[in-house]
Amino acid sequence: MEKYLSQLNDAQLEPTVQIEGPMIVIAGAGSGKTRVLTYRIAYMMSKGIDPFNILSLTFTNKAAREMKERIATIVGDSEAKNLWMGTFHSVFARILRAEADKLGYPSNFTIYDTQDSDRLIASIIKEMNLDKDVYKYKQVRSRISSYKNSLITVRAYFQNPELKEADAMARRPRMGDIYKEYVERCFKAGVMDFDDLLLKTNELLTRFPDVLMKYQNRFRYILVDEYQDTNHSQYLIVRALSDKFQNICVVGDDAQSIYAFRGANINNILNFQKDYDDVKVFRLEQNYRSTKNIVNAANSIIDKNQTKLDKIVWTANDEGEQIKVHRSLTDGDEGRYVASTIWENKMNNQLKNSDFAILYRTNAQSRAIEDALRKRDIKYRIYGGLSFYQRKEIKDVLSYLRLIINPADEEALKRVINFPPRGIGQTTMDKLIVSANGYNRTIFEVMKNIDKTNVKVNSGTKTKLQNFVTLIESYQVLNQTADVFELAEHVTRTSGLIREFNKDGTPEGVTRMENIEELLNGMKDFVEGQKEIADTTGNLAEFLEDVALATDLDADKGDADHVALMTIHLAKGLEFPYVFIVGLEEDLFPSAMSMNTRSELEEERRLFYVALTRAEKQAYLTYALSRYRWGKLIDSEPSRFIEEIDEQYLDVVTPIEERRFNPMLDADIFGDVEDSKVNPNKIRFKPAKKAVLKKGSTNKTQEKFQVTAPKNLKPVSKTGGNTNLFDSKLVVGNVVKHIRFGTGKVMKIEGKGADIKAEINFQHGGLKKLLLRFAKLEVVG
DNA sequence: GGAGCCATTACCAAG
DNA sequence: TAATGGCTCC
Repeated sequence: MEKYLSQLNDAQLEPTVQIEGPMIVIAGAGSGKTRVLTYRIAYMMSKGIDPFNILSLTFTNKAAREMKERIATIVGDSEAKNLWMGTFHSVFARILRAEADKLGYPSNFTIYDTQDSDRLIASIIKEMNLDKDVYKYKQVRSRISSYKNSLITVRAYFQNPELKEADAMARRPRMGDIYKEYVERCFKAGVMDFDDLLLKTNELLTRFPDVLMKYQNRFRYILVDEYQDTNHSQYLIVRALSDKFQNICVVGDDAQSIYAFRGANINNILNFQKDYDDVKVFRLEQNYRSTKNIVNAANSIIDKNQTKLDKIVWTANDEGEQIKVHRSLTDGDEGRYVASTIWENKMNNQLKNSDFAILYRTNAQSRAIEDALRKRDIKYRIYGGLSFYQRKEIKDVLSYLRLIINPADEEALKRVINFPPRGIGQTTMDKLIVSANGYNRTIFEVMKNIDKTNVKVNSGTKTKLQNFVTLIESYQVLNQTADVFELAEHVTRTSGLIREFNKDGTPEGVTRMENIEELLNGMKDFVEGQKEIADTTGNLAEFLEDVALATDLDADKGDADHVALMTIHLAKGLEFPYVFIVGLEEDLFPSAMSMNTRSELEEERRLFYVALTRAEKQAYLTYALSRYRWGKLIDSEPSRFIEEIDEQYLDVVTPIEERRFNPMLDADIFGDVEDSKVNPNKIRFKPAKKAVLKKGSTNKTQEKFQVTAPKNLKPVSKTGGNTNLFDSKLVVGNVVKHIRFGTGKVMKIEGKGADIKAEINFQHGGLKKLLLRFAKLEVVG
């Protein structure tokens, strides 16, 4: 242990060895807070604290897993296994399952994701004959979600005239009725939505003092990471659990609070010192991650915010390069700039794909970037967006499985009862729903006892319904003996799912089959993994819970070498040597919907701060003058955030004209399918018109091109570094200077055209083979 | 009951 | 633009 503690600086060491009492660690970006958390837990265990008594709440399951592994290397596997670590949602889902009966839930309750909630709400709005244009289900869902996160139950809602009035003012007087029906339907279906996992935990801890005491005694030491992103519901859980022993350590950075939209309350961290007596406050201010330029630039941005804690982030790292700012004509050009810059960097500096990340404000932006990366043959991976488990075919399989352990699960039932088609249509479903609501029974129960109900269907339909019931029941029997993999394999085959997806033979169908296969493989892994862990049952319910609460980063296999593409929100907590922040345009970043109030704008600014502080060596900011949104080309202006950075840290590179007509970087030599045979040497005389007049460009773009084109056919200067290709006079024996490797002697020249390479013996870098079209070389002798 | 066409929404971020 | 949901017609 001593060995590990000696790796820490003084500021890190103090909170690491402070075990008792309430404390807050205000940790600037890149200041080594994960290390503090990890070593602190290991230290506690080395001092004899039982891991069973430690609860550590992290932001993603992946973070929990990595921390656990790290701790295991310090204190040993078997001990580390007993730690409780995970996200709020996954930890309290486990607890709720154990205590479900107290709240009237079955212990095998299933979990509704956002999509399930949306569908149920939409169906309720329809059943209530409300105008769906007034009651938009997504808005209704987000309303309900915010009630739940503020612990406003249905009862509390109806007791609060202000809430009712607010909804009435928004022309939604029936909001409360929808809320009530939604909650009752979820309860009856034996399901919880994401917000319930926190809300019901609060209910459990408030209504049952003995249960509260049990978990207070169990979790004598509590750690909460990313405390700035907790919402009210999470806040109350932490308060309740830590109330007895007051051994609570929260870690966070107010400057990185970016989840207000899902109820996170920055005041939780700002007011922590008022919530407990004798709070010890620690500050981690030395940044180990980034260059001085990046740290200082980030500071100059966050200075513009009014709401913040005192903290001075600094670094002893190198000055580093200035932040590059790049302007493009369109989002397509932006993508090409990013792709070509990555390509150059990889070549010149011998980097891997995984050294790069491309961060954006909205998922929809990934597309143009992807296209450009594909053309360059640069491997990438998109995180987030439509996650694997939300794909249609995967949700179909999972819905069958959910139905097996919880036949009351209404949304799962509705999803698969007629998929593959079994001749059970909307009319029949409507009848069943009405009847089920009337008897206060589940739809499955009504189907099963159809003869004892008032449901009027013809005999053919009745048989179809009974067949479906029998099918599910046969799966339930199999579930008694088979493991998750065997069960799912049987289900996909016998339900007709595989047949359905194989039917058309379209590429989509093939992809769907591959996804199902991947899901089955994942199950196999799960089953194998469970065999090694003694204290879990490895059952279906557990698998479904893991899947429902998986975060988008959790799916990372971590081995392949790829450029990472993700939203800034997902990038929180991660770091990359080279970071591109794209789409820095007004109305996109900051978002058009977040500019009405100061607090909204400050959150956007914090988001930008988070993005910039992900970079270790070099950050690139890019924006486009026009961009496709909703299928239309929209003009845009550069983001105010670029101006807000102190300009001494910026390097405004490559005016569009130069980049635009740079034949080497923009045009076709890297494999536009139709143009792949173009000889780059010829392009020189015929600038890359084709790249501009691409299909999909509107007249507007073309006009822009035609106006500017003739003036700007000058060769590349400043950043291109690739003029070498055309007029390279480089010969063996030349002494050259390279921006990174210093001076060296040309030993050999080989290849031709775009592939001319020079073997250069650098004084400091040794022998390197460089592609001349990218290597920034200066002939010095 | 179901296939296919048309209209509408969405692109703010996520467990 | 692209995904989804509703409607019409068979």
